[in-house]
Amino acid sequence: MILDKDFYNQDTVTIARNFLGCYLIHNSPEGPTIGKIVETEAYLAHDPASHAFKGQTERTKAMFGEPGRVYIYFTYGMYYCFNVTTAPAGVGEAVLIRALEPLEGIELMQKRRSASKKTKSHDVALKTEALCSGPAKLVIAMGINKQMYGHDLTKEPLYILSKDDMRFEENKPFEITTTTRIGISSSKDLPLRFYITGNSFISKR
DNA sequence: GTCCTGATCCTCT
DNA sequence: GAGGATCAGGACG
Repeated sequence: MILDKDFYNQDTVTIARNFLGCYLIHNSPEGPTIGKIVETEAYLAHDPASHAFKGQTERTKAMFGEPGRVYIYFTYGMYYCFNVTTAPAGVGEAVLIRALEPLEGIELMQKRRSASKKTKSHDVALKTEALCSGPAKLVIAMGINKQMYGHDLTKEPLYILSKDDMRFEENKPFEITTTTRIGISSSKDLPLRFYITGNSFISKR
């Protein structure tokens, strides 16, 4: 069952929490990759840490558009981060997907991640835990790129499946841990990061 | 294990 | 012209 409009019409923090345990699917030309969402962060209106805080710009216009769309941005000179827009049109909010547990297409993820990093040991396979354990890593592993900016996440080739989806039976009940967000300097004390308690695929403890 | 740094460039002031 | 919602490798203990 694909997450639909009703899901994305919830408030941003609720969506960030309810994303946990859901399945991000990308059917790319190279093949499918699927990861379970295990870590998210919420970015709210009137939140100085949010890109939308200073108003709408060319970069952030997706955040101010319809909910349930892709907001992807370039950072630190070399990386992209993947967000899902939330809140009604006109309100700039989003949920950052910070980590996934790889489920399908793991070899393809390995290939993409190894190809992108400039290391001498590119012949050494990355551990599954390291493939998607960070916002920039999962963008590479899933084959997401800036052409996806604004993509409607209720449609192919990139969409999110409910945690109750029958094709994955392994999803057991879990607790949610709430902490402060990673890597920001303003409003760093807000409890807006969420992850599946005890999961070993998150970016940081 | 922890801490530090270089890579690298788009976006906004 | 500055700074950034990051990552990986190396130094050190």
